Amino acid sequence: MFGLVDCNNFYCSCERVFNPALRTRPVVVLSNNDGCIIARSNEAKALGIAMGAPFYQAKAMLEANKVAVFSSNYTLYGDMSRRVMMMLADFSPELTQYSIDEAFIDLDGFGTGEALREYGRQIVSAIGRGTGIPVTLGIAPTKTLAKVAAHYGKRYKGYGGVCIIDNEERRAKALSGLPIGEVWGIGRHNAARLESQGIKTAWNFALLGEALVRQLLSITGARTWRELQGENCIDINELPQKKSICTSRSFADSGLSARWQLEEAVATFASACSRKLKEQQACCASLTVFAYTSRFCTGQPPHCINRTAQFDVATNDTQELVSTAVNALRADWRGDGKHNYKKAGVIAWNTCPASAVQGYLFDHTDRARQARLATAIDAINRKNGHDTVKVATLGTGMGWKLKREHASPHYTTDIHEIIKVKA
DNA sequence: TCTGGGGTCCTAGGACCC
DNA sequence: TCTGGGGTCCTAGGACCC
Repeated sequence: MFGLVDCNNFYCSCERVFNPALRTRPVVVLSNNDGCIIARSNEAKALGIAMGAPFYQAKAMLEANKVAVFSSNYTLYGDMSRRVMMMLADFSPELTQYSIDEAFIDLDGFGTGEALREYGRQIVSAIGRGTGIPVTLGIAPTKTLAKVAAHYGKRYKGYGGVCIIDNEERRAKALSGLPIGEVWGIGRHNAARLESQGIKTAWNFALLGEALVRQLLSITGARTWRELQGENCIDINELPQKKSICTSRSFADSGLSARWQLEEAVATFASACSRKLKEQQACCASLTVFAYTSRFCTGQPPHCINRTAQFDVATNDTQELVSTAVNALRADWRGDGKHNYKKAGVIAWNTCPASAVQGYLFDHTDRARQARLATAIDAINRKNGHDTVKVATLGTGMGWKLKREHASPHYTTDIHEIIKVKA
């Protein structure tokens, strides 16, 4: 049996842990740049606030309903996630973190029926007490069915945070009440196609023949179908090597138009990619820089920059990535002031383990010297915080800024912002 | 005025091989 | 006039996830 542990309204719950006054108020959390609403407490959902709604459109309504609004605080959420996962690891021999707020656990050997349910309740209650984050546990023979179980666990209080699908009757009942679009792996597009053919619920879908499913949705859809039958087909790898690593941001207001501003931004993104590559001990053989104007109607013709550079020898060296990214941007640059770029980013791809980098016969760079310098800089930054020593092209951060007008403190990661308890 | 960020997998089609 | 058969590899685009 698999368990899916899912933190309820995770980002909102993180804000609530440190501010109990929020527990009785609706809460929303915004995306980077205070752009969209990306997390909502149950009270906010009940007000009809949509996932991904543009903040500026909802602003008046949020104020009218006294909704507490927060800019994303990923430092806080990342740290809270780490705490939840650490606690969870004590309850199962095998834990696979699937996203910042979800993990699958192996529950074989922890009994069946009531005994398993009781064990599940212990998990939910321990994490709630230990971290302040409410979680739901779905238990079933496959990961897709565990997701279904968690779906019900979140919606009905009577489950006490634990919902189990462990026999044919429960499976049929759960799937019959589930709209097809709620199934993990069936997105909006496929849901609409299936619905138009009369397949409205997960149960309708499960009753189709496999050949037809294969024809309608290809091999991935067939896998989902088999999972719903109770056959375990989805394998989620522990800490897989990422095949691409991307750092990108949208810019505030109407965007950036001067080359030096874009250069600072792109250099910063390349530097972040270098850090992420080093974290997973990987190098990349290709790097893409992109920048584009607003995809919404602004009166300006849309424009995009998209340029890829290849490295003779795969690398994760900060200076090499930064200079390559800035040069790629310059190569595609078409004059200052012509376009307002709303979003830009750097993608490192063709990655390989740092221990398996292929050499190059005609390589003239002194890699040993480069590596010594990089090691020294990394050591300084590890000790004193990243970007203590940095490439000058990154600038002083004046060229571009993120909008973060509703930020909460870094309660758990910065001693100056630690929560104060009054005497 | 304002609209997120970071990934993976699959398929179709073209280029290329013998 | 007619113009084979069987592969692989790469890329772009679209779908999905949180």
